[in-house]
Amino acid sequence: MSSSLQTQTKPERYHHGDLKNSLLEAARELANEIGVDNFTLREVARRANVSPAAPYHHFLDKQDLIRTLAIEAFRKLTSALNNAKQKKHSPLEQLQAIGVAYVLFAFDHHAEFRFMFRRELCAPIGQPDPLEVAGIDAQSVLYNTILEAQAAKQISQSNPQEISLTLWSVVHGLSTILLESPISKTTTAKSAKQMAQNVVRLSIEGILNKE
Amino acid sequence: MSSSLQTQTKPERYHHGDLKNSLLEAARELANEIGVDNFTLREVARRANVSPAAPYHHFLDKQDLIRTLAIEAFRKLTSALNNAKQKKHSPLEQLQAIGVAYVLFAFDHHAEFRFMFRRELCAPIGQPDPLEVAGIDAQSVLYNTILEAQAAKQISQSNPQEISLTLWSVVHGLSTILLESPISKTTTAKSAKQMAQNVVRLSIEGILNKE
DNA sequence: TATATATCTAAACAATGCTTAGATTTTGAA
DNA sequence: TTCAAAATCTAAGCATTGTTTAGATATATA
Repeated sequence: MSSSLQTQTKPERYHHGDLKNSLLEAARELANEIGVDNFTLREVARRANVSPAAPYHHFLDKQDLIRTLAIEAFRKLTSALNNAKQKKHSPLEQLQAIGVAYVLFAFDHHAEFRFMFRRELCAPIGQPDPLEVAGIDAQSVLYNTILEAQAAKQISQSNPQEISLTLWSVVHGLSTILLESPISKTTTAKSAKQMAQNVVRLSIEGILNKE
Repeated sequence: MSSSLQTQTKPERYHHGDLKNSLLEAARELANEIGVDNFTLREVARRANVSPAAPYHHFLDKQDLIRTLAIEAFRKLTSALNNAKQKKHSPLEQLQAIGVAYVLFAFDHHAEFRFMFRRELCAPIGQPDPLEVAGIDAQSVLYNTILEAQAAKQISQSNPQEISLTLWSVVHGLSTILLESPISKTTTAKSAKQMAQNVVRLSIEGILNKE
């Protein structure tokens, strides 16, 4: 009788079945609710209806769970950027779209975004770093589009790495400002998009006087 | 005799004398050593040779101490930007210098910089927020220089707030990338300056093909 | 079926943020 | 000067956290 009262998603078994993903899901929810600072592994376990020690069978430690979350988020970001890119044809329009998509991703996934850039998550020098790989994959969407825009003679032939770093800095900077500065208190998705469009356009066009 | 063995900076008194500043100083050191994540108030107290409860007579809580640190850091940033500005004469050169100075400040004060942009530190909507004021003061250095550059017809007459947000985004984005991404592992002060100069120059000039 | 492996819990540890009660020092008004 | 009030500190304790260990239960494999 007691088992018939259980929901179908949480059968009363000793073994959970898919605890690893349930923990990640609970972690995303918790991060979205209470932010990054008060994020506790015990609360994640609580929400997954397991003991505080259970997560240690699926993750090395708290940081390892966060790292996993960050890697997944980078892959989602890469998808979002590719998705924005393929909606446009001209490389220059694609650049603009990728930039805006970056900022909107940060705004829509603010909790995960804050986990994606943390020095503490990086692997030591020399060691393989899947987080770094996932990050480079996301940057590659931007970098390749820059190469295409250069091939199409739409943008300057300057060092493409410098151009890429510049555009990445712009959208990443706006993203963190929108999430971390007091502006965040009054920013809506609509105004975020507006700002992203303006900022990306200005950084592509430059601000020099053209008279 | 025991008092004669004490150092002159730490007399054995029940009342410390200037504990508030000593705590802030110890906090800066600790943040620089172990980063933001494992920053503990008890260790700060330990380094100031006081009990774990002592800081609560000078700060509301741990966050309040960090907030104080962040506000001071914003004031130092404002000084650094003003200092960089007054070394140049042309507003356009000043813009470039301010941008580079921003990135170098982040690099040189990485621990404090990471405390400066945290949504958790912001005051609730409607309440006075000294951290916000300190941040706006820093931005004003950039904003005023943009107005001056526009008056001198050196840059476009577009909305100066949009221009300011763009340049701020660029230098803030590069700063956080240099501090938080895996790039941070191999970045030196020299390469940081080089990147800052390139990125600021590119975002001012734009990347459009000018043929 | 039996045994190894994977997955979980219970209990415990040291450490943390913070509160309370009380001790010590300084301040300031009579 | 005196002496009560205020400021500044400590000691002790509480709830919570991350993590480890030992042991229980389930699954997989031979």
